[in-house]
Amino acid sequence: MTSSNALPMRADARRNLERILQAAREAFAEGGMDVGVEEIARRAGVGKATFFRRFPTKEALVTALYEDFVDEVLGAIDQALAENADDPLGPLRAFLEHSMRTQAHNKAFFEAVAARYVPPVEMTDRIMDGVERVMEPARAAGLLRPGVERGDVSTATKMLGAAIRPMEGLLLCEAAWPRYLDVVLSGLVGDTPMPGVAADPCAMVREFSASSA
Amino acid sequence: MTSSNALPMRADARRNLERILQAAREAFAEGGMDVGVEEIARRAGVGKATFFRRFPTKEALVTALYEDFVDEVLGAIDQALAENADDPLGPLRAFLEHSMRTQAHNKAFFEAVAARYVPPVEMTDRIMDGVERVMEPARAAGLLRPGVERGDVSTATKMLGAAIRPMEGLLLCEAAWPRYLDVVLSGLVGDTPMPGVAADPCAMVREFSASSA
DNA sequence: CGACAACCGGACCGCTCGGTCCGCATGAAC
DNA sequence: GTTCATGCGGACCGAGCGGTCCGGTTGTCG
Repeated sequence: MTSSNALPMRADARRNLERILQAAREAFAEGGMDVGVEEIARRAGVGKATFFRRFPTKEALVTALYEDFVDEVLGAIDQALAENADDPLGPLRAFLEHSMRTQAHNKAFFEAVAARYVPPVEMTDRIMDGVERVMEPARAAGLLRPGVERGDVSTATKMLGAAIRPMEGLLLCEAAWPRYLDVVLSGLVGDTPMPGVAADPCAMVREFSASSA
Repeated sequence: MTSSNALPMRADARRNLERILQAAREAFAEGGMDVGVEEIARRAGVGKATFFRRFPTKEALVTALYEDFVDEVLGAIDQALAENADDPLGPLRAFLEHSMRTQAHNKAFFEAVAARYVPPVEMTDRIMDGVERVMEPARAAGLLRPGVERGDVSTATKMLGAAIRPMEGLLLCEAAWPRYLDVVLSGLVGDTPMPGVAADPCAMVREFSASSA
């Protein structure tokens, strides 16, 4: 879709687009979603107008980058499944670990998980399908508490994100991470049925998007 | 300190101060920390200048209100202890439930717990002392996993806050709350020693405040 | 090489927010 | 009732944001 028909972009334009994307990734990782467009353009060595020629709005850039995140998460899920074929709980644990690392090293992703940015519906669908896959071995082995659903795992990533960031901009030292991963994972494993009702992020995003439209 | 020596405030001034505080409480509850000063003044039926005559800065108002929060939390802890004298886990559970309710119904408090606002050192100390008290019965009864510390309970409140707010401004229906409370509480209860190291919020706030000064 | 379209970037706009200023109103003391 | 310090609020300021405009530049193609 980026370079389909019509004549291809001029060489400098294409190069600048790449630099903008890279600069945005770095800036968002460090400063979170609300780094200014000007800051991103400056890092890319480009004028603000050049930015807005590529992306009609800042939101459009965020969406473009979010697609990368989705791909990365899905890749991590595949890897977690491949590397833990012997341990039923392994993929889920590896996925949650990956989520903690990502949230720790990418402030914008953290905020996305904390849902300050509501992603397009189909991206949430893709992520949640992956979540379903990563928890399946544990469920099949009967390790998960009866009633644990994909929404619970999604919530677990949010809980872990909140756990490793005690204060604005301050990250818990990595030595503390296993502690909270262990707490959450212990809470999902066992025989006691889950109480209450589960919430499904896909349904929520759909509802939210519908109400916004 | 508010009305010590010097001559007392004029009657209208005192009345307006009270209205500002009340309006701020409501506005912060609904809109979070970043409702504008103008909005607060408008709700109080007062000019913006009147606001800044009472509080040198918006931050000063936040601090003043945060003291109320601390008192309320400590009150809830006392109540949780008093009403659950028979159940060793009861006070801790009641405290976490209270924390969920408070975070759900008060957006500003949520953000405070998420540490977008870093409170003064001594307030954190008072809160954490209360946390220590509320977990003591469970610890004494040997219900808590070896190594669980007050920082873990503090983290638990943050995790639960993240769990009940799936997306910006959207609250999970209350039917889902027990589910996540159960997950977290299950993760803190048992025989397995806690892995990793614990983090202490008091130390962190101290460190943070020192680095900011 | 020449010409043109695509592209560039800095100046600019409109908006919001925290915070200030100043002319006017008013409660309190006599 | 008179006086005046205290308090009042709307107009104002400067900074920073997302987004636009236009005169100059540059890649590309014949």
